[in-house]
Amino acid sequence: MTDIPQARAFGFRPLYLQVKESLIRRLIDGTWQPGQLIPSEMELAREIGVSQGTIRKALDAMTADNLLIRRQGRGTYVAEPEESRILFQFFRLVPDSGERTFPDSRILRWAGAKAERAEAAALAIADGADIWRIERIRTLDKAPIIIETISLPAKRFPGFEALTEVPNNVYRLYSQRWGITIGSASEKLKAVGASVQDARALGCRSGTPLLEISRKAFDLEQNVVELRVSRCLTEEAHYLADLR
Amino acid sequence: MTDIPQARAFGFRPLYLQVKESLIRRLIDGTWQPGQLIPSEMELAREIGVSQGTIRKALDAMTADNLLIRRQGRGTYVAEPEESRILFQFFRLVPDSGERTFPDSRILRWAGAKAERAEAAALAIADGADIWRIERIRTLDKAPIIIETISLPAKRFPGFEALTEVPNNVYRLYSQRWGITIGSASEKLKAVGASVQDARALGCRSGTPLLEISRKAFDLEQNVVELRVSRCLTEEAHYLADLR
DNA sequence: CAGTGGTCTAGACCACGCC
DNA sequence: GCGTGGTCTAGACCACTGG
Repeated sequence: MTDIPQARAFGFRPLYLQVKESLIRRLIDGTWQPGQLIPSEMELAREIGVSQGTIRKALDAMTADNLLIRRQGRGTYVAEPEESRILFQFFRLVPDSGERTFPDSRILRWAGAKAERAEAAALAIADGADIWRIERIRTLDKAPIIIETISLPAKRFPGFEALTEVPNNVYRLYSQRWGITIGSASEKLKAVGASVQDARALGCRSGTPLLEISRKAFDLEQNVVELRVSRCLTEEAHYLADLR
Repeated sequence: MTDIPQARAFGFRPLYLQVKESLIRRLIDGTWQPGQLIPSEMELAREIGVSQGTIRKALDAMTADNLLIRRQGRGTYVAEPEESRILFQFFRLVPDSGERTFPDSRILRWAGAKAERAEAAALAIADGADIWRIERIRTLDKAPIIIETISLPAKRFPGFEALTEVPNNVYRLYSQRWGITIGSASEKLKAVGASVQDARALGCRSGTPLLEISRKAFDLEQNVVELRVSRCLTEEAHYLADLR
């Protein structure tokens, strides 16, 4: 038994939402690790003291949030930040013709810095707080297509300076090295002209229209964990959005 | 009773999905009109011959698709293409500071035409087939911000020529005049330079970076019903995308 | 074959909206 | 007070996976 009150005892929130939150806490505190098989519905129902149907509703909601993966006949697994899922969930830039692929990365710069006004506001930290800043070029089919700057609050990423390299899939790095799971993100898109530096990095002329994507990425507790500004050439690719 | 086979009788699809499809058919054929109160779960369960729980799963799925609106204590209603919902679901351009609002429109041109190659491909009609083309300027707080061209297959919109005006909210027009419900859409975004015509219409300089949104809009049967290309000034607004 | 999640059912009670 | 959708429960059977 755990400490979840019965649904009507306090009249707060539906029982299945309370269950969901308590299970998310297990993801946050690392009780359940990415890739791990979690207990079956029946076991959880017994342990928590609610019916299997209520457990199911909580697990289904978490699956809809991409936190779990359910496989009939096998069990329920904690979702992992592997390439194909990240590609589908967080990377919306698609070649005009051809298959979606994960872009390669080449690091340009990578250093500690003090948060500028805009960064600090977006990351919800103090002006001038310590951050890590990563600048890289991403290529699709060898052609440079994105120049992006990633800003991370140093507090959430202790020991970052000890890294010998920054991998292509940084969300897997956040997960494995700091136990930080990126659960959602919001992106603001604008059209801007390429700066001289943009142009040099991307091999285009300065002033070329670029798609600027400003992403805030959130952890499981809805804290902003990463700020990322990507400037993209969209002559042979586009950003895909589905409205449902 | 209707003609839905029991779940295992033919072993095709889950019962609740068959129920969902049969209920969507009632939306397509107009048995249930936008805004209408549909029968209660209990009545539908009796009529169709399945349990209330199965009806509920079908209705919940349709609600998730924005086809229905459920209100505790009142009943379940067919969703209407009213401004606030359309604004939230299909209009993703937001002022950098301030509230989301529905943009005003001013029609520039509006005439029949023959589909060009790209239009025909996107609309899945023959090259040179008859279409209607609407060109308009949209303003946010009086300032021109979008120039857009809407292309409609003439076959799906008989009597279009009899219209005396094209309203701001065209999705409500499609629904009321032709019974066409827009259920989903997909958008491709690129950064482009403003043409001379764009610049004149938007009051910017030619070459100014614009966000170009190419939307395909689908009816309830997943047919492409509308093609829309919007070129947007993003100096004081941005396109908002949520990744979950 | 046993165990898992997926579906379907039936019935209870709660929260809300309206009369 | 009545009818609605929302939640919770309990139990049955099915479909898939793995040993």
